Amino acid sequence: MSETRQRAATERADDAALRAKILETADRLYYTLGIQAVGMDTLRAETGVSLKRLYALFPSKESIVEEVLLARHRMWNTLVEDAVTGTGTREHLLAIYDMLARWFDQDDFRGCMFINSFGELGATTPRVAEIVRSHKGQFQARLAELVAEAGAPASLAPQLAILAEGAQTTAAIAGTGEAARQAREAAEILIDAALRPREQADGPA
Amino acid sequence: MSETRQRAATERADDAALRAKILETADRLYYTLGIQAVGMDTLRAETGVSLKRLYALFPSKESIVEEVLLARHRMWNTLVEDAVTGTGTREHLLAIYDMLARWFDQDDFRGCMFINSFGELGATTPRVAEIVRSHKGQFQARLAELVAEAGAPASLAPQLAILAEGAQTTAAIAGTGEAARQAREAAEILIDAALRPREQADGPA
DNA sequence: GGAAGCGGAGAACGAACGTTCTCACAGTTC
DNA sequence: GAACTGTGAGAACGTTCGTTCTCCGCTTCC
Repeated sequence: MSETRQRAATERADDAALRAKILETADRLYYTLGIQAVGMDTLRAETGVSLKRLYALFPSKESIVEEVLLARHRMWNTLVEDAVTGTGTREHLLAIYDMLARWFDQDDFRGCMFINSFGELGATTPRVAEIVRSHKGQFQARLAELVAEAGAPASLAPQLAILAEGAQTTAAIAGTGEAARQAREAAEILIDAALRPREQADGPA
Repeated sequence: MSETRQRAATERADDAALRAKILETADRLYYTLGIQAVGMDTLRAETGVSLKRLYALFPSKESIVEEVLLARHRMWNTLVEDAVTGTGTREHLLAIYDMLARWFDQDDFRGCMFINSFGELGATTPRVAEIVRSHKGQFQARLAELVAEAGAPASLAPQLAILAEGAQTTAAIAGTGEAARQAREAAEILIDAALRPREQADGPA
């Protein structure tokens, strides 16, 4: 009984490790080649995990896709929080574009997986569309918090979000990380304009 | 002989009309559902053109995809030129974002087809990647011309391009046209900042 | 009037997909 | 040692894809 409990525990731990390995591999393949271009048999070949075991760990390909996107979402949040280190200031807002620059310069960069997945499956797979919308919505909401903390008017937040989105697609298609630096320069101007007190703004004259 | 030449001419005209109809239908379906989600048989059913005739007019599905993208490229250029009416001024640059707003508010808006196609096929179909890159490159080059005509420094052009790209993906995912107006506001600030003479800029102090 | 060639409908092909099943074999339990 | 359980490799299933082929009715020309 003690041994069986022990065995069950290690099996569960093995399952978790296997699931993680599968999700990492799936993330890499889906991101690099596109979701529809990677079949379950390719995933089996790359992970060395048999189809039977794959389907014991995940009920369907779509569930793998969803978990990959959710893991990316958590990774993105970590990167953003590392960049802004908790609170919103002018420099922390700009640090987001430095984070983007580092990402774009990686040689396996192929754009934002959420944007790519939305273009590929957004119209046919409602769950994917929902995850993408939620991801982008949460980023915009976090930006709004940071902008408020920095003392800038709320209208700045969507502007910064649009710059980040545009930088991601531009860098992906152009194949260079230049767009991150251009977006950063634009963000600097927008932030400074938003922080500069205006006649009709809520700041002091 | 005269009749045969006549017949050949009408046949050629019919072929051209049929090709146009097929390309319009393919554009609508690919744009709405994604390219990989629309098979040749769906295209046959929607156009009423038999598979045999489809393959007589186009050598392959990929060639249809390419022609659809090239037609979209020409349509985009027309929309841009209508908005800027030839020359670049502050107002003409902003008119691009008004054009985007009108586009986003159409109920069949589903983002930029070039971005969507790139996410879906960019990694597996080199010709598609090439067309998308060329399309975005030409838009950036045209923006650079307009910015120069408006008397603003060259660094403004990629910033405006990034705003336009970001607005397209943001609007597509959010499902609202709001991003166009937000991008327009940001563009206004960036253009004014670029046109305002600075100490180290090339304008007068 | 009959032969010849066309174009349309849709079957057929080979490949790939997501998913399930078979089968042989290992380890565990009485 | 025999029955049971779970696993891996991979065949198999049903569907869908892009593309080609077959058949058949219609027109056209001698």
